[in-house]
Amino acid sequence: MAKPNEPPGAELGALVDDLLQSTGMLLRRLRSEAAAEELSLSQAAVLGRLARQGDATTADLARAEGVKPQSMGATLAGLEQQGLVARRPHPTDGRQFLFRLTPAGQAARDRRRLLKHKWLTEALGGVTPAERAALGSALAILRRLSAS
Amino acid sequence: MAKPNEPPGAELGALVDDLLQSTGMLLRRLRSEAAAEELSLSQAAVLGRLARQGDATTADLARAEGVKPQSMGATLAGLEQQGLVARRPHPTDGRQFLFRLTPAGQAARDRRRLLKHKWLTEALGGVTPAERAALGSALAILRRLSAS
DNA sequence: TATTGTTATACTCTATAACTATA
DNA sequence: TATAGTTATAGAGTATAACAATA
Repeated sequence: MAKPNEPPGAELGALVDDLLQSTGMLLRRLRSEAAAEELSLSQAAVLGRLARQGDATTADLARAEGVKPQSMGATLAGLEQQGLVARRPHPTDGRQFLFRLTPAGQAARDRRRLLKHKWLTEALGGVTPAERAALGSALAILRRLSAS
Repeated sequence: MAKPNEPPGAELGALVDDLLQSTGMLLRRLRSEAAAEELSLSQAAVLGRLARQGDATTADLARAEGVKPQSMGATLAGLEQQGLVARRPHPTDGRQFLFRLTPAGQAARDRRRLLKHKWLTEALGGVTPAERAALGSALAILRRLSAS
């Protein structure tokens, strides 16, 4: 199947390319939808993480999202200015802050989740269990790639 | 399995979230590697497309990559300035230009492909046929999502 | 009128580097 | 010294809007 002049694994490389290109398009689409809403994509990700995993510091959130602490600091500053998260001093370490969802932040997240659910069920209503399992496997492979 | 207060499909939503987050990390990783190279990520994508599909106009490439013609124009301007692509007037439509890979562009793409292959085989050397199929299924689902 | 492409401008997201405060 | 966080700056990538040239 592989052509003589192509390196081996070219087929897999093309698949990864396509995967990245599709995800890029999806991210842009979600971003432009987010622009019409009250939350940016990175803000929504942070709200979701705080909701699922509880209070956290800047460094915690940066690690979890795979960005630099300075980048997470900028995202958190935006959320804080909108009143969607609030900080309190860390009980034992004076350098750190613990961020939590405010009621307004929880409400914003709920609204966002409702929209997302509507969109997901429209687009992925017919996802079979086999396809769902495939998504899980693909996720594992992508994690291997981004960790390598 | 679904908690009472969660909308149905929340599990699938979380999976898609994770997939986007992992791919986002992978894209950032590739971007920072690209920063050390001669090509940006969007430039590499365009070179690859020209190599695989032959000469194309700005509008063609914008459609194929899922971006606005103005954005593709910016990417092409960068490639042209580096001498990696060249334009010629469209034979019948005076408004359009056809872009093609220059020898330097082809060489840059070849170098990039070699690096990518090395990385892919290191990271994905042990990908099984089943995992490869899973990636294909995930791609199909992502395409459904970004087209919806 | 519609389409191709360009220019000007702005936004999101992230990065690097230099700094302050605390451990 | 090392770590948490902030500030300043820059870069990639894309978007919208207004425009010129051509169809």
